[in-house]
Amino acid sequence: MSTDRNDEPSLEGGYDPEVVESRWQERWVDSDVYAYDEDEKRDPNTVYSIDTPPPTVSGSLHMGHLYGHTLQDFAARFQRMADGDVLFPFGYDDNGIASERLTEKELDIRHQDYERREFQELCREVCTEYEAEFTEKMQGLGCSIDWNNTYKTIEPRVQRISQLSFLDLYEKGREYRKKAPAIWCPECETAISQVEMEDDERGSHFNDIAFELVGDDAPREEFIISTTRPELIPACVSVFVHPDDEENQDLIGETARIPIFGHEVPIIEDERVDMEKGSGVVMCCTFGDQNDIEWYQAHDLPLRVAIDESATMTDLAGDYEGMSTEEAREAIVEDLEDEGALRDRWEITHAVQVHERCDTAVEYRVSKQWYVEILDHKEEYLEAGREMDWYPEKMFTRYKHWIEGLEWDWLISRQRDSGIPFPVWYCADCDHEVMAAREDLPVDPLSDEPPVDSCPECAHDEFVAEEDVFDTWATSSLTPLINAGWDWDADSEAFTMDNPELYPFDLRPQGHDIISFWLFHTIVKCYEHTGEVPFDATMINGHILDENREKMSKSRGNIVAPDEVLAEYPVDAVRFWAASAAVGDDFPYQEKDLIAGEKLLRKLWNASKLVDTLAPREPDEPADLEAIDRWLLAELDDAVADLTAHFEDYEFAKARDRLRTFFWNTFCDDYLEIAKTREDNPSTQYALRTAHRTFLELWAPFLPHATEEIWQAVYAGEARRASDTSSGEGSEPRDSEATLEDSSIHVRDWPAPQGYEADLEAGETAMEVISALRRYKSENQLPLNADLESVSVYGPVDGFEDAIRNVMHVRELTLLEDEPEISTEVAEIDLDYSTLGPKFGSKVGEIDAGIESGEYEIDENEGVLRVADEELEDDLFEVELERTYSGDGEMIETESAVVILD
RNA sequence: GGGCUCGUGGUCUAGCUGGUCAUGACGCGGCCUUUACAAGGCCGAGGUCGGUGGUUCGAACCCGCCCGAGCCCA
Repeated sequence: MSTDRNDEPSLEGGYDPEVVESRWQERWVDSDVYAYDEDEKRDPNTVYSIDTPPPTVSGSLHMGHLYGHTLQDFAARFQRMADGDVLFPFGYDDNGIASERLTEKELDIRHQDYERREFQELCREVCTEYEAEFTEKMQGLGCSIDWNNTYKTIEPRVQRISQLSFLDLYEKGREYRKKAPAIWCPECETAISQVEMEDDERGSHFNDIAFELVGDDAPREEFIISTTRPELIPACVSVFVHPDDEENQDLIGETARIPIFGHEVPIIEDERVDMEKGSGVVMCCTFGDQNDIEWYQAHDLPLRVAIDESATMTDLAGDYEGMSTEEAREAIVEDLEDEGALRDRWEITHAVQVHERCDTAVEYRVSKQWYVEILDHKEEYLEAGREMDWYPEKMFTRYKHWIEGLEWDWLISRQRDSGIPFPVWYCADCDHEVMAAREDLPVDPLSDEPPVDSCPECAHDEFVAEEDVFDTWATSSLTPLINAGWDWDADSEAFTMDNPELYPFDLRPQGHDIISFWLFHTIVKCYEHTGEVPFDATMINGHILDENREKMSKSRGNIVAPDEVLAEYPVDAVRFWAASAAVGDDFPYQEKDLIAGEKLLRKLWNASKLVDTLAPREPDEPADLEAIDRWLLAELDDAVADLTAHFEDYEFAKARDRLRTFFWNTFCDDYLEIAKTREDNPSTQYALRTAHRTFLELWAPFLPHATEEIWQAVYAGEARRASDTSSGEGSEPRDSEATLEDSSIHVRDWPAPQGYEADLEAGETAMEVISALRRYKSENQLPLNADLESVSVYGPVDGFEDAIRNVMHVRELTLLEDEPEISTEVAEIDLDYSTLGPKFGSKVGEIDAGIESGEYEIDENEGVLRVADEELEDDLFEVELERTYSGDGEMIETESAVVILD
């Protein structure tokens, strides 16, 4: 049956990634190969734990997810092999505005039209669908995630942790509720934080509006203000002039009358006025922008609210009440024109701050919100950042600059439906804050009762439930605590962790765009709760750009979907590509770059087949290894040591290149060709198998599917096939799943150098000689297996004579004791500038010139070079000789040998 | 507008605690069927290391300015 081949790993035929990859992805998940076994007592020093930021449920998997998770997986797979226990969890961030907007879009509804519970239910349904699809795609990436260890930020356990966090910070005095101007999205009808805003270039108009001065002794009748937002004039509370603005000095201290509305406001001086913009005179409205907020606070101005929470004009706007801001803008401009107050109007484009989730221009509104105090602990958070290892190190600067530039505390309350509620009630009489009891969490104040019957402050017995929910980041900043099972133990009255060995986490991976808020907020929360920095190290990945090095975005239409890539190329090839960039650097996606990975998979497959024909699978170790075989294993030792260091430092690109070069050039091109001529040799058989097993292990973090297939087909499969004697039918379910947890290559020990010693110089020289002979054949258009009559070699190749002779088909190989008969003349003199420079300084130029013009003398007896009135010791220069072979045959020179062909 | 980062053959990159033929891959041209792989092997062409000024005996590497790109923040 054809299913036989598809079901069982084998080296038959060519490498078929489609069959192989889906086979192992399924089996890894089914047999819990990557499960973190939390029952046993774990040693915190060897457990490797990753806290990965849960993807926001707002759409499908993109290249950033693919790249980020692949990098994390390199680390996870290496650590699992090198150190044993790894927790690589996964979560979904589905409690915020992002998933609400997704639900509204998906179902074509508005949250305002539903009861809160009802809308929440719809959110859960939509998110669940998206999550299932996302999970499937994630598993298609071959990441070694423990799918038993997943969470959603909206689930009750996380709600409890989130509310516990709120109570803990409140008790520590690090949270407060305050009425103050906040950034507001009129579309989502909620306060949002700074990080949720982005700039957008929009078309608009500048309007020059005339304001009259009040009073008989006013210095002039009117002045002009330029504004893009005439609908805000009913909210105007003052006018500002720069103290250095000579033209408008006369206005300071006067009173202005607002056109149409007629209310009067003071004219004040302030340095924050931008004199270059418009007329240099500016109105302050509550609120048009952040500057208005500063003025409002600094000058203790009154509050005039002309725009409500849905961007509709209030009664303060008089005739314009009930209009949207856009309608009011046009209407007011028209009326200003009728009144003769509109002096000019012209089109402009300018940057408008919009809510990143819905692209609606934000407003600023005064409202009562909850804040986490962070400004007073800036130094501590900086210190926490310094304590972590940053990969790459340079990314710490971003974190540092972000903290140094902080100006606002963290606003954590949102006026939304779907989210985790604040566990708070307020006394209906005195507004005293009543917190939920820890043991009752999670609670929803809208349906649950407060833990007291009457207000502890004023004894009033009615309470108002807090309707707000937490900012998404207030929860997603708790992922280390969620992953470690943080909770409050009522008996011991202390916080506990189910898996304390995980905390602090070894690694926190993320893109460089979220250092300033997600990583920062996570450090803030965890540090305040536990007093510890939550991560030992953080790895910052770059962004995938399009083939023109430009950011992928929907509006540019240059998005590449992982689905399309994976339909064409093996996952392992995609992973190999993902390993090509230095961690932290942005790099472009170019389809052709995946070909290198495909080629490597094919090479690994074919080399494995060859090894399988050359040597028995379990050869005995011979008492003595021959030089060529010992040389390979000694080189392998070096490679293992280098690779281990690279992986430990998250230098995946270096590891990838080192391994590829050694595997392809040294093992396949050099050693395998030699091994073909030595297949019955026990020493070679042993070296071949040792190297092959090690290569599979070393490649495993990068190419998990291909290495698993080969490993299972060649090494792990032996026992299984032996026990499976009952029938030859492939359709029968085998017990391979049951043992995969033990037999998988991914749970093997990472290779360690075995201490082989060999004459590396001789091996290197022998390879040079072989490659020189290959080149000779190639240049003379000879087949590579053509016989060479007689070859003489001068150079250190002891022990490798047979290798050279056999692989290059040399009939007679002679090792020369002495350098062959050659006539020499000086071709060039190489100077050792690194010692010459410091010693002779500016004299180096003269020395160079002397050599160039031939005005020098080499004293062979003294071993010195005399040039430019200086005497250079023999360690400072090297004489390159032009050799001419005067004997019979052709001479080829390599780095450290001379080869003569007769 | 400010900060951080990046700019190396046609493309993607290594090198960047300064030291003299700048690494490899992909692509391109030529040659060759070694006991796996021709989607392989060998050889070759192709670079004023973004530009410019400076420090130095010497700069891809250090410093200044400029240009382009990305991210973050105004």
